[in-house]
Amino acid sequence: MNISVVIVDDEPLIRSGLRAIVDAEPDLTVVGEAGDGAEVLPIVRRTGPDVVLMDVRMPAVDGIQATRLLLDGLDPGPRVLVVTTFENDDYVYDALRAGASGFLLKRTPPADIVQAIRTVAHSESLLFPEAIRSLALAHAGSRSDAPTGLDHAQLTEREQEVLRLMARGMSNAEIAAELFLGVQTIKTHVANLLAKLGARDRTQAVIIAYESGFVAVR
Amino acid sequence: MNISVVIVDDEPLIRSGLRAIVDAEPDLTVVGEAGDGAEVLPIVRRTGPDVVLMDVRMPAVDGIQATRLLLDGLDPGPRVLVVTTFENDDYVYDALRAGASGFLLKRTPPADIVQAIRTVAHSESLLFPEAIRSLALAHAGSRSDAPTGLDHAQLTEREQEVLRLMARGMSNAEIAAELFLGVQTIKTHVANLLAKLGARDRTQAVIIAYESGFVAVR
DNA sequence: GCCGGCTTCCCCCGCGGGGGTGAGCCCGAC
DNA sequence: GTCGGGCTCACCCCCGCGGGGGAAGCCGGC
Repeated sequence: MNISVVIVDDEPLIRSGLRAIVDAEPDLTVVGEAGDGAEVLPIVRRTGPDVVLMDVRMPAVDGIQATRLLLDGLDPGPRVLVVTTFENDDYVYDALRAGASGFLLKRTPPADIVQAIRTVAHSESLLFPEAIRSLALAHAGSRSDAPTGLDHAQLTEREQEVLRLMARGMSNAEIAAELFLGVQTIKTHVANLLAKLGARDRTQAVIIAYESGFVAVR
Repeated sequence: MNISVVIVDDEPLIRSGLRAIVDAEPDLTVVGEAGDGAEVLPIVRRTGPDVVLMDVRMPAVDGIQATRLLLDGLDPGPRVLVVTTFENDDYVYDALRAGASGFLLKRTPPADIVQAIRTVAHSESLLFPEAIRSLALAHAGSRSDAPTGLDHAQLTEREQEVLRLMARGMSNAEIAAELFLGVQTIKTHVANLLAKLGARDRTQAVIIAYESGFVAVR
């Protein structure tokens, strides 16, 4: 039940502040610290933490690169919470694309910080790095450009159409009727789109659709 | 495939405007008009429309009362789209509580109006009057007071808890583990909550949870 | 007392959903 | 031309889900 945490930040002051907040919780333990992205990988490999608090801006290897390294190498890697100063940080989408599970603003109240840590640690397969990544891609597509390396994981038009209908609560048979297609075809689209989103079932896919803004609350 | 519509508004000008918009569509037909809520019931009974466009403010019997009368008497009643001038109309929740399926602003572009009509007409069991009603109740609970007559269909604490976890993408087994309960228990709660929300499956329940603001996009 | 609602758990059963695999078609890129 | 990707549909298999029962303990209200 105990959640182990690694803290990565180039500012010792921030590190100790985060450490104090985390260690004050009985169910959270800091098992390691790093001052730069380059140091992270061995520490994580050694300590196998549940969650990594990762600063974005760091001298040599920044948080994005470090996250990428971390999650490419390890399976299943730790959850990465990116720590940032500003809300509209352009790094946000990059970090999501690299596989981060969420964000913390440095001015977030301690109680919310620890809660966020528990949330991501707890969500074993809940909220779904790949899904968030494809969310980031979707957002990026509507705004930025940046050749991002990985850009699989976005949905074809048909898949988007199917997802939209799924998000209206329709069954495969209903979707098939709506689109004048066979149920088998819909099942294929659903299966493909689930895989791309990293969702386990249609419910998770619909959640992702909402969370990513792919469908909006009416 | 043809969708029949009844228009209810005390302003003849608005009526003819709506009629023009609706009749311009090959798949939509206006089968009746009423100038007051009191006239609605017999007209609907006679014409059996798919959708009723219902003005809120009317002299004798307003749109809320008329909607209630309409849907209490008939089973399955028509879909009711409430037509209103302002977005933040307090009548909104009352109308939902009375069983309306959705809203139209009078300044909505014609193309969107006809699309909305098709949507509610089309959604045979899709978006789910009972669910929307319980949505209204939830909102009312957090803000208004108004003894609303019907207030069944709200969820117990346990059911709300289960729904929240469903809306995080968890399976019954995962929810059971999370709450230290048996899977059977979760299945019972899920079944009960589906019934109360008028949802057919967990996916629809999650959709309702989002649409109603019961869970928010993070 | 009794009754009703909430919570907990049990059974059986059918069906739809999701995994795996394969295949034919079209089209655009190479 | 070949190749790849998208779209369409097919078959098999399995399991989780949801429906339809029932039942127990607990609590609060009539």
